[in-house]
Amino acid sequence: MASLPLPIPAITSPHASKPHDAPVPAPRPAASSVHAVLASLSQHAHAHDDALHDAFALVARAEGQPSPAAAVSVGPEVYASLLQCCVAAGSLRAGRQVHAALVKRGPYYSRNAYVGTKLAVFYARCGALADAERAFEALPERDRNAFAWAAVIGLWSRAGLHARALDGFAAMLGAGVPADNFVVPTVLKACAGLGLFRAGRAVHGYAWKAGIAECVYVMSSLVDFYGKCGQVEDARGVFDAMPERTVVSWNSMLMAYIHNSRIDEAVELFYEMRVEGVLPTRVSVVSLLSASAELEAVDEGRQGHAVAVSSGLEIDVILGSSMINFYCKVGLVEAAEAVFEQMEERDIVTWNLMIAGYFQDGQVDKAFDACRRMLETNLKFDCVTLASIIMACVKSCSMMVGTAAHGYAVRNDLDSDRAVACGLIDLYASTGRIEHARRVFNAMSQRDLVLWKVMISTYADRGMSSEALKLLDHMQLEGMSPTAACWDSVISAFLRNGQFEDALEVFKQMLLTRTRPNLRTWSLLISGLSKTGMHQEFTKVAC
DNA sequence: GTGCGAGTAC
Repeated sequence: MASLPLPIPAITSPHASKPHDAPVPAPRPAASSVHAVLASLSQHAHAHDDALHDAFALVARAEGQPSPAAAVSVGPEVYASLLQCCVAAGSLRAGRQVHAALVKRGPYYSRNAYVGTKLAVFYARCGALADAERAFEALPERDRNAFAWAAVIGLWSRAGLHARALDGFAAMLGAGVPADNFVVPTVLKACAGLGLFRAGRAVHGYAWKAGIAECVYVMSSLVDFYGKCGQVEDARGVFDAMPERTVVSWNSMLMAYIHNSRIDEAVELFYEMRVEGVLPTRVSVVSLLSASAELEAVDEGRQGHAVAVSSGLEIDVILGSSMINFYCKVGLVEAAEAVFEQMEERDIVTWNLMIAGYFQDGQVDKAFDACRRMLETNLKFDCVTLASIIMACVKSCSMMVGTAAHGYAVRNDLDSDRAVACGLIDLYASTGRIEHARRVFNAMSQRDLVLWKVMISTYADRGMSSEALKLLDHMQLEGMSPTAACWDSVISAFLRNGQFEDALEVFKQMLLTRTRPNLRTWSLLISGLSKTGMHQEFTKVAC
């Protein structure tokens, strides 16, 4: 934003400081009209610097009067309106200056409840977490209304601080402030983020009792919440019951289907939406593209692209990336490339998608060329880039590049990422350097089930059955419960080595840990033991 | 005030 000639907290206006520039001084606005004009400006200020500029000038002129009466007439509510203008224009810098002016004017201004609320909301909307918290905490408890609570809880939930958002919600209710339709959507977002289905359902019940369950914002959030919790039918139930729908309601339902792998229904809903005359937004198209990518539905995805173009949607970094993802998934790498080259802005995700697309298509040179171009734009590789480079090295057995990637990972603290570590384990194991692979595994401070499984099957796949078993025991000593897939790996290693009794012994242990054998386990054992004359033992164990 | 894109394995 261009530098604003902000006169606040100065008492003089820019005109007053250079009187020769303003031969005809602007008349002082009638005190009563300042507030009304600001309110109207804030409505139209949407990111228009001009409106913000006018608002500041107006206050400056009103403030610039030497008479005490004029100063009093510029009351706290004027500053609140000014903050509203800053919110509308999205200017953190301008709002900070208003804050400074308030402090300078004294406690009558800075401790005003209305202004304090606006200040907290202003900082929250600008995403200034610490400032918003401070402004909120500065409000006396009795002045914290639903509006202020909603602003700060929403800020936490948007920042991904879900637990904090829920604590805030509990505190809000504890303080006797009833929840309204503004705070409920952000609380539902926090519940979905934490996977707290029961809590979210309780919020739904609360919304009913509070009479806000029919609000379109609340209902759209409920659709989203139920979808994220895997309750597609509940999501659809809310969606069908909506007295009115916005495009966000449709998009939430679309995503509910997609997140739950009900892609056909998502595609159908997209068409239904068009039939209803609802104009798709970027989010709708992104959803359709994501469904098409997963389904490898070439026609639908292409249509998504066409809809985006015909609707005049700006192909921003997210929409463009979704297109690249779709085209790469269906093997139309050239189409992905065309989108990629046309994009004005690309971020790390865009680059990673294009790089992975080239690698998967076997266009290794282009992939590395894209890596180089990416570094030239001052972006660094992240764990996704590296995982995809390492994967390509495993495929092509390029130990040299793989080792370089390992070095890059270590230097940039990316070697603790699971996908990178799994890739490296594979890389070293594929060239027989099992001890290198083990070193990568040992260096991981956080080992999840997948990592254990990878290391165990690395041993198992190479017939190192006792090493695999040792690791399986080790895993349990560390308090992890091996999945059926881990047990399968070890059992199959013993079977392949002809160590049938050991295989059966491992199977016994598996049953003791109450891990349910899956189809693979059974077929492994049945075909492995069928020729050994060990049916009886097997039957005894199995039954 | 509600909705969005990436990794072989979860």
